[in-house]
Amino acid sequence: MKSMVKHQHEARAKIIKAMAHPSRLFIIEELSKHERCVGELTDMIGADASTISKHLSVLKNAGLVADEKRANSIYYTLRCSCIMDFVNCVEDVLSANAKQHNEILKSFKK
Amino acid sequence: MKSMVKHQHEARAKIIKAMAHPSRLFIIEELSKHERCVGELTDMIGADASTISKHLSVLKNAGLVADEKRANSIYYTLRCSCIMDFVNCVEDVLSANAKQHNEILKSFKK
DNA sequence: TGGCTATTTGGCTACATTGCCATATAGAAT
DNA sequence: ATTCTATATGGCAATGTAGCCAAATAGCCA
Repeated sequence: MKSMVKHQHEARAKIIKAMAHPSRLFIIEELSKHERCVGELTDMIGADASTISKHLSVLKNAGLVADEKRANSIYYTLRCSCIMDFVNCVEDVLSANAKQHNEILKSFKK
Repeated sequence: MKSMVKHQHEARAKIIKAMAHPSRLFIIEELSKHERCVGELTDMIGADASTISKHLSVLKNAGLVADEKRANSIYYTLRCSCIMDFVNCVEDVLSANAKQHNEILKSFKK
């Protein structure tokens, strides 16, 4: 693979990898509705605050979220709303999988 | 986090994780243009055939690709074309990152 | 100043992923 | 039947990731 193309795929993979975790997906989805501070997300997810903070820093590093300090807290927002379209696409894959799964089950019953 | 919601995010993360690797992204992009067999992809990527075979099985397990045996080879195809829209979205994030990066550089020069 | 509150960082352990090699399997060709 | 070709699998070492706890930091408030 030519090195420029390789580099391009590495850059993309880095961003996708940042999304590839249940808690981070939850955060992305939540931020697509609301800005939220670390404490709020921590309560919603129910993990250690340090864990959530690290997840947020992964998302921030990938350029997926931005943060803004205000009063006592740091508020996070989603930087790119097209991300949610993608989540819908993933949902399509899931339902295609479920459908296929069902058909396989049916074919066993026959 | 309620367990149903949690489960939903786990299912989504599994699919996204399957995409989160440079070679697998390359494969997805290639299959969006063409069906391809393992040997072709191996040549293009330049890794061990066993490595590519494992990448393909990750993608297949996630339901992202389908395979079909024909003549001497196994041909892989992309199961869900919306995946490529997503890659475009990731590209948007990357260019937003690059833009911001540039602005930071500019502000240092001042 | 000194204590609060919110968030981040470091350290550690447990676990998962990657990629190569060697080997197994499956089907086609002779 | 044997050999050849394409693909998959098992095993292993190296590396990366997740999550907790403890400790550091940063800004607000008496």
